[in-house]
Amino acid sequence: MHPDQILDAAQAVFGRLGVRGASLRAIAREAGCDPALIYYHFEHKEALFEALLDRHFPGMRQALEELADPSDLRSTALRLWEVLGIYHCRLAGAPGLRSLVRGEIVQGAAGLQDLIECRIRPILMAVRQVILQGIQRGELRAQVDPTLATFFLVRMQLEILDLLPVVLPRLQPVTPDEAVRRGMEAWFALYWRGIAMDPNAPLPPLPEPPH
Amino acid sequence: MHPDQILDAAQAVFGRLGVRGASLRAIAREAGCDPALIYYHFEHKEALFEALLDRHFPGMRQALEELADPSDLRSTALRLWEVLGIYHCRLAGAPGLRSLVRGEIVQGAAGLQDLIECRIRPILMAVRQVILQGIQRGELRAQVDPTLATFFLVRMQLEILDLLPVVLPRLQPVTPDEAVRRGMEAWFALYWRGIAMDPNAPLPPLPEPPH
DNA sequence: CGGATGATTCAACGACTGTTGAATTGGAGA
DNA sequence: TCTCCAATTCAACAGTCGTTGAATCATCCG
Repeated sequence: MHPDQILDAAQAVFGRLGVRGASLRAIAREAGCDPALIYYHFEHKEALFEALLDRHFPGMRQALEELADPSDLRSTALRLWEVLGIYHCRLAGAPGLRSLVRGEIVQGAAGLQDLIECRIRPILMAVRQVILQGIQRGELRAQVDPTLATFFLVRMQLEILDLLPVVLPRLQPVTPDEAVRRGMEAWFALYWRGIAMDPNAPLPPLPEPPH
Repeated sequence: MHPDQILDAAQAVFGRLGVRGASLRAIAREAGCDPALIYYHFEHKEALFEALLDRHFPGMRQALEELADPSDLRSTALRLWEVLGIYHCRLAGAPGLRSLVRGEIVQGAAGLQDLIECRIRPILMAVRQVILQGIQRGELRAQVDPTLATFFLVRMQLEILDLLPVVLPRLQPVTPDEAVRRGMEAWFALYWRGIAMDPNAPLPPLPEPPH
């Protein structure tokens, strides 16, 4: 059995139950192997979680750091919309991982928090760079706090991916996928109007985020 | 020992460790009693959580429904700011509660989902009423989707309460309390600009949210 | 003082947890 | 066919969990 198969199982079970709530026996059952085999491929439970992080975050970091290249002269609106698109497609295959990471940040053990921080910080910093460049180019209001604006943009996108497909269909007759699409568009329109130098300038046509 | 003292302890330990991570022995230690005593006052662990829910949600619901009274002619900005204040002070002491509620919504154990939904839906509907009235009074843009706008306002406020005090001090030298205060102000400024009919009209002086 | 009653503790059950050392399998090379 | 080594399983350890029945304590009533 390839370690990746164990990682697949861990991703599924972690996503359902969280790191603390997921037992190695449940992961092994999902993978169809003995719990002890996990210890042959991974040092311990936390290493399993770490390997799971390393499966998704490096690619996302690279995509966002390329986007933050100061020589990219496309409009800030387009680039920030692409931030949402990167979150959307890079994390689409990991339902549960997003909530999982959030949960471990809020109430996880200190070790896990450090594990997560060193992976998330570069990602946040790349988005922050795009916002800083937008301010310097006069496209965004100077009063905007780039750190908080980064937090707002990114956190709400994660809530739209995680929570909205569950919540909105209970309030309106929409499918989960449609909830995400409408949520992203409405959120970006609100956010852009909130930070843009000229809030009434029409948004450029935004490409559909890839799925 | 009064059952409220046990609830206090449960709230504290739930807040530190989450509901799944908090053991009844830890709660008993915090309360200074024997674990078995908890079973004298409460049916089981989940009943502890439910009692905790009923400690916070009814008051919040009432406060928000009063705020949504259509005869309240104060400015929409002021009333929406008060929504944030109500979330802030009513939920200040119950971080574990917020995380658990969100987790149960995302995971979707149907029974608990319904239990939570019947408590949360009236709260969301009250906020939505305020936004609807704002649109009718011409203070908010007609393009604003009131349901999504409610989701955005409330979810971000919860993220500011839960996540920002953990995240921001790792990025900037601020205390957790200061992170919440600055987060709320920056969020409301962005949000208001995003939904207001006239984004450049200065915000009325907003009162300090009570602590 | 005896007794009744509610509050509290004690000790233990069975189930589950992460983890590990020894035993077993399976297949490739000599 | 035998050997060797990696892959995999088995069985068990020590600990924690939620929960419970019996035992103890405190307090009030008669």
